[in-house]
Amino acid sequence: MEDYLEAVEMLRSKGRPVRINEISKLLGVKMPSVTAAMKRLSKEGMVIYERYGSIKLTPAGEKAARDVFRRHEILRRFLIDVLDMDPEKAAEDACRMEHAISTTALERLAKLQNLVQSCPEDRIPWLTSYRRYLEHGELPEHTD
Amino acid sequence: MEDYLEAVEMLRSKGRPVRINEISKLLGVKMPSVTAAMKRLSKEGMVIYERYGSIKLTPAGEKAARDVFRRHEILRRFLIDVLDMDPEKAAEDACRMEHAISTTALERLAKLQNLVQSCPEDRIPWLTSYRRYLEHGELPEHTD
DNA sequence: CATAAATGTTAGTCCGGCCTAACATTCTCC
DNA sequence: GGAGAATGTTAGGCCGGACTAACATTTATG
Repeated sequence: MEDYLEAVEMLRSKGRPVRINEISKLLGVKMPSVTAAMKRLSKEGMVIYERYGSIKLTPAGEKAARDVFRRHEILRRFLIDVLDMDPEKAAEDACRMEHAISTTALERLAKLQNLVQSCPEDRIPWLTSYRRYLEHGELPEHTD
Repeated sequence: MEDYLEAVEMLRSKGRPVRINEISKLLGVKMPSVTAAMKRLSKEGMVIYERYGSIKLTPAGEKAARDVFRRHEILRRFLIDVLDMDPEKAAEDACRMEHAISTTALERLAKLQNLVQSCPEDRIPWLTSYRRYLEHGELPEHTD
């Protein structure tokens, strides 16, 4: 369900029509699945949806969607900026993990992200060694 | 299913009886669910299971179980050693994320872990600032 | 050793989430 | 405006994974 909310928000924010068909394509799922999901989300007060119409988020839905999206982004940024993953793969991974990670872990990842962002690349020797390690398999020497 | 495999391996490795009841308690699930799971895993060639008997892993099952366990451990260690999470919460989180994370991300986390382990605590200033940031909310100054 | 307790199984249900097939509505364009 | 295309819905099925209730087996104990 979270994925559906996220998809709705994503289409909206991109100015694309928020319709069953679009969501279906975006999520790689058939239309009847989307219809069913919209019914559920509508019953849960997350979206406003009428047959054949286009879909809107309620305030609650928007909140939830933004939350999921934030999870997604934090994870994705971590996978890219820290673990140095391929952006596309990172997005896929984030998509799966965003439903499993706890708030605590998420907030901590976010802070790690802040830290990384707040420094110019070369001011984080640890991250640099990590990158080197990833690439060449060399663990750094202890200089002591 | 992965959780069931993991549970079997865990009980075995702790020398506890590997029985429906035990798995049920370990996973917080009722016995019939366990029976059903064992039937499936048996059909998939992962466990050897006969009615009222105790459960064993096949070689394939053992491999799979070890793999899940490794995921769990890498995630758990990351959550504890890097994100500085409460061990108990870390274990719970690991339990949920272990099914969602990709091999790529996992291997990179493992390497991060190696790096952290290979250094004495105080040789990782980044991690130290991170901890400080977590605790007091101070982003470190750039000294340049 | 017999019976009660503990453990395990079966049968049947529910729910979420996906699908296909068939049908309905809306859109587009002549 | 009407016909065909595009889009959307309904109905019905399947699967995984959980549950309860009822029954079966095994174990432990008086």
